Amino acid sequence: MDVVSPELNSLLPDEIMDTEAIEDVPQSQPDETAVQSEPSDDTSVPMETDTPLASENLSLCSDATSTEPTQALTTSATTGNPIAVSISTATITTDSVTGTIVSTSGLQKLTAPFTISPANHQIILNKVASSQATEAAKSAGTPQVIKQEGQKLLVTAIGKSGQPIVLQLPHTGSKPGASQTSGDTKPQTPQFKVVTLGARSELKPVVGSAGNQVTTLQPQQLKTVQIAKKTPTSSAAPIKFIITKTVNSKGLSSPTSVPPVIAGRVLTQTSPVMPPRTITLSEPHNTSIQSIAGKKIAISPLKTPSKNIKPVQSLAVGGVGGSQFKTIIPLATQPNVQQIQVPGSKFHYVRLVTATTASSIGQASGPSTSSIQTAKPMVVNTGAVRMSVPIVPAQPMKQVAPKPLTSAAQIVTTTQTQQRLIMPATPLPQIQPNFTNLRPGTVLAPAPGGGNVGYAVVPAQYVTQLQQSPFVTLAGSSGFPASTGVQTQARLPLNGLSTAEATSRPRKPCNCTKSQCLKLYCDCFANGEFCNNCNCNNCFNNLEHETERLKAIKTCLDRNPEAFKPKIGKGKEGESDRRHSKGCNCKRSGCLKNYCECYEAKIMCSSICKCIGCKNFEESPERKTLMHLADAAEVRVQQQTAAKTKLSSQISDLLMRTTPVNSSGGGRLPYTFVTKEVLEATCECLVEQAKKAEQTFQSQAEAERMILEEFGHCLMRIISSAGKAKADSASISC
DNA sequence: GAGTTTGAAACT
DNA sequence: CAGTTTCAAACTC
Repeated sequence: MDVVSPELNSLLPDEIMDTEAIEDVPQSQPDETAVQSEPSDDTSVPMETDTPLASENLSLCSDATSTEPTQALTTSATTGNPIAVSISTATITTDSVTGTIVSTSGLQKLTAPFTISPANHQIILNKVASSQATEAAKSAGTPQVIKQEGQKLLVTAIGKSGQPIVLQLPHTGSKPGASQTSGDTKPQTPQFKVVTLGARSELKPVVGSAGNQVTTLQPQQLKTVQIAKKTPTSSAAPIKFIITKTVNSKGLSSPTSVPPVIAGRVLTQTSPVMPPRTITLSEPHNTSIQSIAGKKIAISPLKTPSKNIKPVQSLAVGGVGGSQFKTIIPLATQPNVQQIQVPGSKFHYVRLVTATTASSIGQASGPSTSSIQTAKPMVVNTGAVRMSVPIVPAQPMKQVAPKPLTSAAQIVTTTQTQQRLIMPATPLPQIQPNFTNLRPGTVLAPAPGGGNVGYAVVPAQYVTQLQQSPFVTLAGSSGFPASTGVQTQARLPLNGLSTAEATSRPRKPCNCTKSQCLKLYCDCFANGEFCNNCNCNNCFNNLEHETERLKAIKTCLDRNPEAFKPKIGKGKEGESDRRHSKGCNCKRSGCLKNYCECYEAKIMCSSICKCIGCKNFEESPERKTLMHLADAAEVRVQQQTAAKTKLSSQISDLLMRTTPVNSSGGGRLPYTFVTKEVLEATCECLVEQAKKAEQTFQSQAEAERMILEEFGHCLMRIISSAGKAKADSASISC
C-alpha cells in the first residue's frame, strides 16, 4: 500500500497548509479579517483549474518502477494555472496516530476509495475497509464528504520512493507535545473545496462533519488531487488554495461525479509568465502498508502572509530557472530543502527533510518511512521583491496577515510530524499579529520525538545560503551533526552563486562573540537573517538552534514589537522622506559618524532624535563639507578604478597582440625594452598630454582619458619598436 | 591588528 | 522611565 509520506507536503505550496485559507474559501469567517477584507471570490477558484496545463512534469520519484501503480502527486501552478497535486492510483492509507496501519491494501487495490480519516488526521486512499462507504457514496452520486471535526485536510508530505504517501490531517485534539506549539487547538470546522479537473465550476466545498467518520471518496484508479492556484487580479485578492481532484483517463468514475478532495485553498499566483508545471511524485513501491505515525503535517501560518502579497504567488513547481516559480534545487546532501520565497516577506519557506534513519526505503514489503530520498528544495519566488530587503520593508506593500496560528499551531502541536516550522527571524508587520498568537515558546517545533522531516520558514538569506552551499546539511532534529553549525556550513565552499549573490546582496559578516547572534546587537539577527560567512563565535543564529533562535525572537518582540521593523522608515517617494523611526541618541559623534544610525543611513536627523550636538541637518556646514568630501572621494575612487581597469585592459591587449610575434622569435618580450630612457620619454609624453588637457580646460575625467590614451600610444610605439628590432635581429641571425 | 570610542541594546 | 551595563560596530593608531 502506498502512503504519501509527509514529504509530499513539501512539494505542495505553502498555502496548502494554511487551513485558514481553506476556511476562507467557502465562507468568510467574521473573525478572519484578512480574508474578509480582501475580495475573495470563490468563483475564481475554479477558474484556476482551467489554466493551460501544458506543463512540464517534474518527477520527484527517485524510484523508477513506474510499472506499478504509483501515487503521483503533482502540483502545477502557473499564472492562472492551478497547481495540481495528483495522486494516481494511489493507495493511500493512513494509520492512526499511533502508527497503526489503517489499511493494508496493496497496489492492486486501485479502485479503493479515496477516504479521509479524521481520526487519523489522514486521508486514506483506496482503503479497502471503507469500500462500503465508498460504494454508498458512489451510489448516492454525490460528492464525497469529508467529515471531520476541527480538522483540516492537509497534504502532508511527498512520498519517498517505496514509501507510502499519506495525506494527513492535523489533529484537532490537544495531545502531548502540543504544548510546544501554540496551544490553540480549538476545533475548527474543516471546510474543503473540491474541484474536479474537468469541471472547474464544480468547486465544492466539503464541510467536515462531527465524528470521526471516515469518508471514502470516489474510487478511482487514478486520483489526482489538484491544487489550483490562481493569480489574483488584485493584490487584495485573497489567496485561496484549492485542491482539486482530477480524474485521469483511466478513472472509472466520472471526474465530475466525485470530488475527492482535499482541502485546500486558492492560492494567488504571482507570475503569470511561466507555464504551469506539474510535479509528479510517484510512489513505485507501495505494496507494503506502512504506519504513518509520526508523520505530521506542518502548516506554516507564515505562509499566509502571501495572501495579501501583491505579487501573486507562483506555485509553479519544477523549473529551476524560473525565479518566480517554485524551484527545485537539488542539494548534494540528503536532507531536502524546499525553498519558497514569498514576495515582500523576505522569507523563504524551507522544508527540511532529513532522511529517516529507520525507513526502509525501496523495500516494497518492509515498513517504509516518510523520508524522501530525492526530495529537492523548492523555491518559489513569487515576487520581484528581493529577499535581501530589510525584514519589514517599509514599502507600502500590503501583505495579508497570515492566518492565525491557531490552525497552524494546531497542526504543529498535535501532529507528530517530523516537520518543524522555524519562525522567521523577521516577523513582518503583517505576520506579526499572527506571531503574537503564538504562545511564548511556541516554537512551531516538531512534536517531541519529531522526526527528520523539517518544515521551516527561514529568511531568504538563509535560503540563499543553502543554495549557495551544496554542502549545507540541514539536519532534522534527529540527525543534526554534532557540531556543525550553520555558520560553519555557511563557510563551506559556495556553489558558484556566492559571487553573484555577494555582489547583489552584500552583507557584512558579524563578529559577535557574546550575544550568540541572538540579540539585536547582531546585525544578522536584527535583519532577520541567519549568519552566513560570519566571524561570530558560538553562533546560535542558525537552523541548528532554531529553538533558541525562536525564543530570542520572541523575547525581542516582547521587548519591542517593532524590533524587527526597519529603523529607517521610507517616505512617500524619494529618500528625502526617509527618517529614523526612533531617532538617534548620539552625544559625541555629532551625528556625523557611522555611529549615528541616521548618518549611517544617509539621512538627516529629525525632530525625534535626541542627539546632542547634532550636525546632521540640512544646513549643517560640517555635514555639507563631509558629504562633499565623501562624494568627491567616491568619484575619485570610481575614476581611478575605471582608469586602472582601462589601462590594464589596454596593456593586456597590447601584450596579447604582440606576444605571438615576439614569442615566435624566441626573444625577449617587448616590455623588456622599456628602459630608463624610454620610460622618461613616455613620462614626458604623458605630462605633455596632461598639460594639453589642462590648457584646453578639459575635465578631470577627460584629462585622465587623454593621458591614458597617450600612454597607450606610447606603449604601442614601444612594442612596435621592440617587435621591429626583434624581427631585424632575427633576420640577421638567419 | 590592537585598542579605543561610540551608541544601541539589554538590563536593573 | 531613567540609569547602568553590555555589546558589537566604527574608528584610530
